Amino acid sequence: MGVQFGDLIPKTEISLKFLRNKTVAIDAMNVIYQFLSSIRLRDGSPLKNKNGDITSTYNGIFYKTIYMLENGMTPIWVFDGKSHELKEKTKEERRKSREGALDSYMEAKEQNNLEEMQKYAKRANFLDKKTVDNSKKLLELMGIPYVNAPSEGEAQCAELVKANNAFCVISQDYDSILYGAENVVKNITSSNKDIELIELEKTLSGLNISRDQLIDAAILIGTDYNPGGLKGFGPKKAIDTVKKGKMENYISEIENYSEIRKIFDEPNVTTDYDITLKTPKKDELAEFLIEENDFSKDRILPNIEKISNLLGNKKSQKSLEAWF
DNA sequence: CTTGCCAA
DNA sequence: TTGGCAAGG
Repeated sequence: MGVQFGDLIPKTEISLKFLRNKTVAIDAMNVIYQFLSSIRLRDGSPLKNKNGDITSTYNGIFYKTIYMLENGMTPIWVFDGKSHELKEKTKEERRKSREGALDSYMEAKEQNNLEEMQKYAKRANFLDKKTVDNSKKLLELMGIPYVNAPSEGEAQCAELVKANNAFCVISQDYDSILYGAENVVKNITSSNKDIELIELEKTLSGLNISRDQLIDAAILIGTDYNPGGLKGFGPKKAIDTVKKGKMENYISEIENYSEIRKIFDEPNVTTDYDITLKTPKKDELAEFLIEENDFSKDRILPNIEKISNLLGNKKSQKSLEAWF
């Protein structure tokens, strides 16, 4: 979900070309859930292998990575670790909403209502550990780097940007700017030509507040750690309040305020990661996708060659840069 | 989500 | 070229 800042955050429309030759940190779980909900057959069912395991996730990771490489980007996929205990309420809400969607799906199925089935199937996404582990394995076989965040993926993505190891975070949520990421990019898709760039500096100067105040405003509106925020506060009132220096008046009303602040001020991240591109393991990659997960050989093999060539070029580019 | 195909 | 639609496992 993320903080609901509404239209108050200034956005710049950029083109795909703008991201050429840039490294991007992808909030993996965020994107994987999107794959899970949107990569489906006409009847709303996800892609599956012979064993019945869902493979929409692998399809999305494979083709999206190739798409990004072809457009000159170098992706780093960042996976969530253990979430903070204050996030339990949010996680519970999401679980309930998925279960509700599943019930509605079953009901629609009984009534043979295809439209309703599609609608609710998209919302009933359950991601298991095996799928996440296999997603990492897939990236490894492709030679694409990934990072295991100790806690929040978005915080770890922000760390990569702050450390100049990536230009921006890719996520549907803006929350990474709260963790200090200078740039967040939304909506990289092949159909959507307009991509949104959100810049921390521009956001702060546009609203005329500090990052400190932005975090306070977010807490008033509601974060994953205090869902719903303080009653009566939307983006407008929250920004107004911090701007006028009236945050002090509300701190006592916010449960766990200092603990929540700490999550954003001193995010739990690691600086120990390997983000170098590796040579793809072509045979194992083919084995994983074609043999284990029933992807079509005719589609996969040419794409494996493509990855191999694209990464080969990138690596020689990088070593050339290092030489000079 | 992505690609591929086909029609305007 | 562009846009809409079907298919992918």
